[in-house]
Amino acid sequence: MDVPLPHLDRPFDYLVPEALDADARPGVRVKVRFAGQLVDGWLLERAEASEHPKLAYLEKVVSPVPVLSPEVARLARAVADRYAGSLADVLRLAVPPRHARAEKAVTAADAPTTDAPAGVPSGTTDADARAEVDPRGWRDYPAGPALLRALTDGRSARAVWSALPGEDWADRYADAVAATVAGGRGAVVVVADARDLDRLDAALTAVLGAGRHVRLTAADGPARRYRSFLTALTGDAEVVIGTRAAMFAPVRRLGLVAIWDDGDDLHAEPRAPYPHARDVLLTRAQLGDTAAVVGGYARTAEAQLLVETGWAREVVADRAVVRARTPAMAPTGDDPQLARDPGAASARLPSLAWTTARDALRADLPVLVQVPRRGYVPSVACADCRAPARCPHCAGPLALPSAQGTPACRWCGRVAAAYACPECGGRRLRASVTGARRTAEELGRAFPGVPVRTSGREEVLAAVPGGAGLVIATPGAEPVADGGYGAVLLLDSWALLTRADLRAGEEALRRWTAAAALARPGTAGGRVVVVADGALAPVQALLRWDSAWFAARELAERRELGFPPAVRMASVTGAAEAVADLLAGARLPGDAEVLGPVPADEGRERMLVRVPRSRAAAMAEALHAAAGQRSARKAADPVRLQVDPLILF
DNA sequence: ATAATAACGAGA
DNA sequence: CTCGTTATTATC
Repeated sequence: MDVPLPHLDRPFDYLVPEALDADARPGVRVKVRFAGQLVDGWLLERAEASEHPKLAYLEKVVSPVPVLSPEVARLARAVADRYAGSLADVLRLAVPPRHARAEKAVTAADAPTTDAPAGVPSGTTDADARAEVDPRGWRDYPAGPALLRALTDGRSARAVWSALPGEDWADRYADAVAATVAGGRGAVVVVADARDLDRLDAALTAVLGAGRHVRLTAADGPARRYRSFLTALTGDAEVVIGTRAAMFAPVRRLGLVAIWDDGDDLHAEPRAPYPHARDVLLTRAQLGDTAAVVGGYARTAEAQLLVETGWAREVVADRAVVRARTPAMAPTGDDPQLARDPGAASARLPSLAWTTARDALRADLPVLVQVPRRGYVPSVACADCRAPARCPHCAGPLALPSAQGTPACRWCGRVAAAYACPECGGRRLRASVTGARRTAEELGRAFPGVPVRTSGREEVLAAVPGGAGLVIATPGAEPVADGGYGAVLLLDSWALLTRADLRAGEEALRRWTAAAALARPGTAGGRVVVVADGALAPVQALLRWDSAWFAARELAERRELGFPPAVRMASVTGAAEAVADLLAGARLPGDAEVLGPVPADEGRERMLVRVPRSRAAAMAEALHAAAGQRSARKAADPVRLQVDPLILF
């Protein structure tokens, strides 16, 4: 039933009239009379009999195309359960809206769909006949060639891949997909944005040729999107690549799911029930005996958990190879107080950064300068040692409600009047600062005669030429330079590291590695300067190119503090009474902790529920059921349920 | 939304 | 005890 009300989140039985018998196959969209009105629905299965005494007839089959495959139906149910959401909500994300004209075009070209795998050359099911794919760059990783062989052999290998600096990740993913396809199976690859998608698309076309893969992204219009969806559904394309809109793509004989840069927050779906592409793909791998690759230059705590629980194996290069590929990296001190001084033009550029840039430009090499975006939530840190200030009670982040106010926890709301820094004992606090964007002009003035390009929100450059030039980019918008950058400067790291975010360190490292990966190796003159204290863990991880170490450290810390992914959390947001009402009605597991409330935007408030991972399913079920009780008695004010919310405070 | 069903209270 | 009205709840 295509209604999002949680108390109606279950199948309903209908009689199938004679006239609709042929079309009424599992997976088709239908219209039924429900509570007196016509509503959309999904035909999940046909049955001989029903428990229900008085059945109504199916009103209409909207289209005879079974757009909901059994695999996706099962996946959607699992995702709904994990995220305390309704099947209907997940199906809205999984199956794009029907576009009649696109459907006509595709089904006319294609014979009526059969269940036989299409496009698989005969003989490929014979193990001996499977052509081995050249592992190419995967040879740089000891476990790489074995991974590709496993993909070709149809074994459900699971890998957490830490890409080397300078790695062409798109080529590696194209190889992995080619290996899967060589074994007669299909693949789904999800990337964060359109630029990454273009890159993957090109790499895949080079390896597989055109026509075997299809792009699926919400940026395409409805017609194009539905058309791509049908192309995958009918098996005309064995591989689907795309942004998170592709995570539910129906692929025949799915052999591989892969995600690149799983730490990018674009992978989190902003519509209910807010599933994360990484988790959807991993659920898919789990349900379908499918291989999975979670890759990035940096490693998330979630990926680390996969490694530590033994669910996935890590695919990393030997230290010697890492050293040979890594650009020469150096931290440099920078007093943030000084940096904010609107004095000299070069005040924002510490001398090491300046000389490094100058040397690269003299060698006729491009220079990348990474500056953070505006708009970070100001948080509070120790004025002496700069350690982020955390609540002594629940370890949530402290914030200053006003310039002179006392700091309060953003999680549990407690006021930390007598705060003392656990690191250095300091009692003074300061609000951290956001980065500015005058950098481009200032640098242009600092290096007269050098072309300056900017890549950011308004205009994102995909690539720049190899000669001397300055590129100012915000994180995620760094263009690839022909031959690699001679120097990469990472500025304003202070703003990144003191963000009021659980993932601040991880996110800083992710952004730095993404930029540093574009530099030439140190042996070819590539240098990276990060304006940050070299003693900080994320900086250490960057200098050593060891995000596995950092992720392990991060995960251990989150275990200690009781943060995700070591525990499962859910947030309940809404009007104060509504939130209290829902939680009062929720039969939460006994060991669940309820934290809060803390004020959220527009006068609403937010509570957090925390349980051990082993209780995650029980918590989700309890919250979903409680939401069901509320919707059943038509409680007016809405409550937003979010499992694993990306932003915890 | 709306129909069925349960609950309730007034008047016979 | 019955009827009419109103809250409650399920909706094939």
